[in-house]
Amino acid sequence: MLDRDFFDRPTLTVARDLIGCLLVHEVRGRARTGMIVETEAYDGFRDAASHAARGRTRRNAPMYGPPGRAYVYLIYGIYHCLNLVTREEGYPAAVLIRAVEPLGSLDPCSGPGRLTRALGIDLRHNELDVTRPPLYVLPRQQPVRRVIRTPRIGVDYAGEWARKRWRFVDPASAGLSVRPGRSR
DNA sequence: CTCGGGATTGAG
DNA sequence: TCAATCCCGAGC
Repeated sequence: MLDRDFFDRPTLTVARDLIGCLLVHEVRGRARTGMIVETEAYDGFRDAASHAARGRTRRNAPMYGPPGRAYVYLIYGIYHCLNLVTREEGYPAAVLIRAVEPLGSLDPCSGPGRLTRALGIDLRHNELDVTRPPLYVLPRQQPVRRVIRTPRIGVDYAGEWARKRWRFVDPASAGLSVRPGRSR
């Protein structure tokens, strides 16, 4: 499975390299698995789209923590978003997992809120080490098909930062949250 | 303490 | 187009 060194690299590199990898959550001895097909990078102190843009708070503290841990937060009171923390401790950065293609018996899911629901991920997983069970990532089993970059979704408020192409998708996947070509 | 908004989703 | 639903950050 992917180790700490994988996540201790530039955030855009990690976000790209995660496409095609398998996200696994073991629940009661059963693996819930999805192939990652869409990610977004949130990187550094100045990224206005990042929760870290206004400094460290209790919520975003995991982004400042060591690489290879989960940053999970509740959005709109309903959904959970899963991020995988990158870069060294003290530097706020993470990759949002936006969509996976379900493998095995995993319920259909597309989008950051639906994949966490299908995988059974919630606030209890915040700050969890994702380099070992029950929550971890497996390297690609097959060569990556293709990866394209687009602006990030839902961050129009972030000015110039919203226009950066920090979203990575496998355009061949049927499971994307937003089809390529749309950026708003 | 109150208050308002959000890295979303699904219904109409 | 809009509401669900609640944590969290800002401000008093």
